[in-house]
Amino acid sequence: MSLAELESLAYKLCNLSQLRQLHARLLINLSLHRHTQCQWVSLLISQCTRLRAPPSYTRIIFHSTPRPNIHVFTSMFKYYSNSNFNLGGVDQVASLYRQMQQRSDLTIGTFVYPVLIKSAASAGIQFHAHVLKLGLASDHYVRNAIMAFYAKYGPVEHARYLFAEMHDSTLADWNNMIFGYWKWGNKDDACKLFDMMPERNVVTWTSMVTGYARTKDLKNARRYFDQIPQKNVVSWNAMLSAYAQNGCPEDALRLFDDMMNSGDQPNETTWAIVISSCSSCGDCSLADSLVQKLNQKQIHLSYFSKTALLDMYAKRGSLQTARQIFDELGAYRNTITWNAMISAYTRVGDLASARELFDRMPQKDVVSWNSMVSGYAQNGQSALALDLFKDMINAADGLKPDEVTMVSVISACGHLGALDIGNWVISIVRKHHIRLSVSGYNSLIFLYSKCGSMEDAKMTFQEMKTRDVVSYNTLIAGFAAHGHGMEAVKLLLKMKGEFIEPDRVTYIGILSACSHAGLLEEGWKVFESIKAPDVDHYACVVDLLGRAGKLDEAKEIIDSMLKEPHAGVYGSLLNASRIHKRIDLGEFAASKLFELEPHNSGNYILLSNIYSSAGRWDDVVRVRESMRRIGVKKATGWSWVEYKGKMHKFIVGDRSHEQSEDIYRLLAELGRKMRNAGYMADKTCVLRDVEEEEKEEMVGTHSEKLAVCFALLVTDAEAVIRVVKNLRVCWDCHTAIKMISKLEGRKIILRDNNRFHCFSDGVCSCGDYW
DNA sequence: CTAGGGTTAG
Repeated sequence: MSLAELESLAYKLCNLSQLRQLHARLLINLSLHRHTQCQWVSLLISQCTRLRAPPSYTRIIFHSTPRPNIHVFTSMFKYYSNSNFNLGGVDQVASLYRQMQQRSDLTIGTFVYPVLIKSAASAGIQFHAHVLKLGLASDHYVRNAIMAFYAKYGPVEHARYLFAEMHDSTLADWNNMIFGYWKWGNKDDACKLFDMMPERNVVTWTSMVTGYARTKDLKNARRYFDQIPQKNVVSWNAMLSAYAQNGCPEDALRLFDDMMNSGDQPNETTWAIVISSCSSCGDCSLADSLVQKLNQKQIHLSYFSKTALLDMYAKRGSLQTARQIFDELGAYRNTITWNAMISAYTRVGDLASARELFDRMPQKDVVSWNSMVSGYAQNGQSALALDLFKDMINAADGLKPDEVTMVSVISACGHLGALDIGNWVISIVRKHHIRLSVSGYNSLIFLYSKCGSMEDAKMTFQEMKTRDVVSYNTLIAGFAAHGHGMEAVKLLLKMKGEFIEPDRVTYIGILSACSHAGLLEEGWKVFESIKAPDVDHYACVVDLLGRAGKLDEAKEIIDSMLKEPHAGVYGSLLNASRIHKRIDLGEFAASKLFELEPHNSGNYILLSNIYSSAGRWDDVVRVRESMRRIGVKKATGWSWVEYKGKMHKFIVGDRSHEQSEDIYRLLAELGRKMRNAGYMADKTCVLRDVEEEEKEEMVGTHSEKLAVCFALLVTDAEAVIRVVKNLRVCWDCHTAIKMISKLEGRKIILRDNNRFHCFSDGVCSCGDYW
């Protein structure tokens, strides 16, 4: 076979296995002259670039010639500079470059340098200096490549100098500069250059479209797009992705229809954008019709768009189909494919499958780690998220966490109430100079609010230059948990002043802030101002009225609801009935709740507490028996205290903590003191015929007491301790801790799921609704 | 040997 024959054959290849067959034929031909062999190999490598073969396979081809010549090296550099295999690319290009330098028999002609410079971006090799030293900078192509390099990878100022020195700048150079200015956020210079240009082509216009899309200015992006005289696939794709990446997938799909009518044929890139737009629309029928269209047209998607397809199926919950695509991709899988599959699993909460893939994947990038860390964080596994984060920064591959990592980790700390660990995480943010965006700041507000540092939360909020509705909602929820009702209401006014539209979450925050702070009037006014209140808002307003003692009004609200009330609504009524000892309404709410969620132990406990506070012990026993009959188990409660960066966990009856002996001694001593002070420890003692463990089940576990005792032991220098719990603070513990605060003269801050209880001198100052 | 568009994570 001649080179010409091979060439025509190579360009007809359309997938990897055909390439493989061709390569096999080449390998059989051992009698080839080295020069010819190199020609063949470099041809195959350029086909790898075209077909986007995985790096592992391309390297096999590269190594199949014992002494590659300069053309083989050049095609290899081109492969790296055109591929998206960023991972490992840095080292690969650098080692390829070193290999090439060590070969004294190679003459590196100037034609190699533009390619080298392009691929050097990821390798971080200082080519400019090198090229100057070699005296190659006067070469037209070399100089232009360097300029394009600086435009693309910065500093863009260097590109500007080179551009200014040029006397023979071509349209391509102008386009490179425009691209560079946009890329580095220099909108004004980009526009100035655009207006000054002697001539423009479709590339120039397309750069303007993507430039405006980067600044989220879709209006101008579209304005320039509409002015493009002769659109091509790339310009359509640019506008499509402008819509897709700025949260307007519907517009992208509309534009795609226009494109189909225009006669321009979509390509791989188009399919990738369109498929991902379909998946972010969440419109299954749309996705189905797209798949149908692809099948009709007999379009064979590349691995690149198949990843988008995989993600589309995953997002609509068809995990099996997604996995099938993943399995079929086989050798074509890259890091992004793995990442997409991992997040498909974490999205449905299948952390085990996600972790299995994560451990198995050949190469991880920062997105892989982020997917797994956030997977744990979003499925309530904050501690595991933190552990994995520690693995990440200790890992040998030297991956730096980025803002996405930090958002997940900071909010995991928030969920744990772990301020010490949170501060350590913040120190890592500073160490790596990670710039925080709005969501980064939002996670900080969340962390501080959850840990009771409202001053820091407020300060973080004030530091922000731009805030979104989540920033407000997070801070409002923080104030709500602390019983700072007025501050929350003030924030509602402030956000309206900043033209940020409150959403349903905002109103939930405001209403619960009002009810925790007893701001009946303000809360009611807010409720009436909600245009379309949903069931959650009703639950809040029932809570608001209920806590204020207006139970009959609360019941009327429930009766007037257009939609069917959910458990939260009746839960609020039940809780209010317990506070105000309204057995009739409590029984009513409980009966509804037993229908809606028969296995939620909390409802039984609340009802039995209502009976016990009225001394109706027969009814307490009756509720307990019905619990046993239905098989409802009270969830094992645990409390934890963060101390010196470590979480100390306590469960009733579990003495595995190393300071258990001291803790139980202190507990006994406090019990004695409390009895001497005339406080009847707890009412479970009335249930004489009940086993100890069952008493715990009935009235709530007392792990908080253990946690508080531990905290009292270790934090003697501090006035404030934090106890975090994943269950509601029960009445008994609340009373006990009030006593502790008085007897010990300590201020104690106790946090349960969503609010803070601040105890000092025998009273609970915020949210004291017991 | 020239420039513009793409899939995954919060």
